[in-house]
Amino acid sequence: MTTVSSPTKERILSAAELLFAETGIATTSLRQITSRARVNLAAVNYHFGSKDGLIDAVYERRLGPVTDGWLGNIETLEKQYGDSAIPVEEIVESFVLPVARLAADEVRGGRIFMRLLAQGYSEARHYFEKLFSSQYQHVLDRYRQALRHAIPDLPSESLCWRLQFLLGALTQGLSGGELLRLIEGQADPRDTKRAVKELIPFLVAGLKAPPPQLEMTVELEDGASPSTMDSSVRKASA
Amino acid sequence: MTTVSSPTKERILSAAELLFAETGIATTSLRQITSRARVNLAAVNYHFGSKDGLIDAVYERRLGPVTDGWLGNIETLEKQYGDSAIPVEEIVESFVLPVARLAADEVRGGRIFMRLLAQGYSEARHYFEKLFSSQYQHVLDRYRQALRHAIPDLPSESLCWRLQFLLGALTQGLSGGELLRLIEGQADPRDTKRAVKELIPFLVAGLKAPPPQLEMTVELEDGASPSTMDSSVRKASA
DNA sequence: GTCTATAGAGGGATAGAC
DNA sequence: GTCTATCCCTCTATAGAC
Repeated sequence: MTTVSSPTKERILSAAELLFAETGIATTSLRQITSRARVNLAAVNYHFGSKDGLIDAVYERRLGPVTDGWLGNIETLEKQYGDSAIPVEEIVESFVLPVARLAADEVRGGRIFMRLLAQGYSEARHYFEKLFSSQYQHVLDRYRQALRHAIPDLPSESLCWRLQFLLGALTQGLSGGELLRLIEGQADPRDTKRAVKELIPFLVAGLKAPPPQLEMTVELEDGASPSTMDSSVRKASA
Repeated sequence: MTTVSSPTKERILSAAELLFAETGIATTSLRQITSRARVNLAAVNYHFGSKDGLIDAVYERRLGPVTDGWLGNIETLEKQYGDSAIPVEEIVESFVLPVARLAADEVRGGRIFMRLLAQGYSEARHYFEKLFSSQYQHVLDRYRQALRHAIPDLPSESLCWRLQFLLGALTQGLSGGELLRLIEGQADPRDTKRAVKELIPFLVAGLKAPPPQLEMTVELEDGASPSTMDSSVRKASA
């Protein structure tokens, strides 16, 4: 490994990231990548060994800083608050910002990569599982502990669910999604700063919400005719 | 078109759905599909015209009932409440349930399809855009109007953002996600009824959250050293 | 480190018999 | 409606010259 990555390597990474995000990983060929990067076809295999090696490298380049940001933020908060609970707002903010910074970084990939991230679970699962078990699990767990402390009345199982919802809303919200445009809003999905401002109160309120009424009944079997109204959730104390 | 779809057609659809969800659409070959469906290779082109035709059909089969459920539910609520505002809980519930019913339907695809849905934005974008503009846009808009009426203090632009967050949390939460397992919880990601019970209070609280403080400053440029704490969100009234 | 040329595998689609 | 056989294409990866 050289001290400074060769320009060729960077060109390939950026071109790959862009094309992956635009049309998917599997459908993007090395020919497309090298041609857009104005680099020779064989360079990919020389620098990354294989297409899989390239995919790994694309993710690695962007996710490193996010993990670093998460880890640094949560440690700072832990030290700052000692044994007292960290406010939920602070926790959420410190979690959202490193991701938002990535999404906002137009020069180095930005929102393009967020879309890759959103689809990553399916297309680069191997890489994600490896990465998660080695790094993210620890970091996520510290955030979970902090939230457990901050919202003591919430059962820890519910907290797990809410963390998952949070991740879904976060990736969707920062991906500059097609979705928002289709909702026909006046909102500009590319405005990352606005996305952060909108995300934080939404997530904080969701996390602080009263725990679910587990006694309630949810009917999901489609026994009734399709025209029947979904009156199938009934409170236990009705 | 026959009154009852041929068994071959159904076999192909189910095999395709499964394989698409497991390994992605682009990487799944027609040979894999037809061999799993125990059907001849040429049958795909006979029944669906092309691989693209098959992809469309896979989505169509599952999404039809969801749209019908959404439309039926919102119309029932509109009639029921007349000119007065529908409670947010009712709106959310009536939106979540048709999707949950799909996710819970193990026999006819179930969660497998939810994963397809989650990745759909990237891999089947053409189909999604077509479908959205023709059907979903109208339905989503009625939900948006109902929420606007139910939460009059929320700026309509914020509502658009929150709808997007809602969709992200919903798909992530009902996909039986890998994520939840990695958070190392006691939660069972496959428990759709539980997911619904957890989703509703989370989403309702998020929607009802106070509007964002738009005056606050969000710093996303990474000027500072990486070790600096993210104290970059500052309230205007500090 | 970069290039050309090509091997070798696997893909989607179709023609034509049954 | 189903099947076989095959066409033609694009892909990844590599060997070997420079």
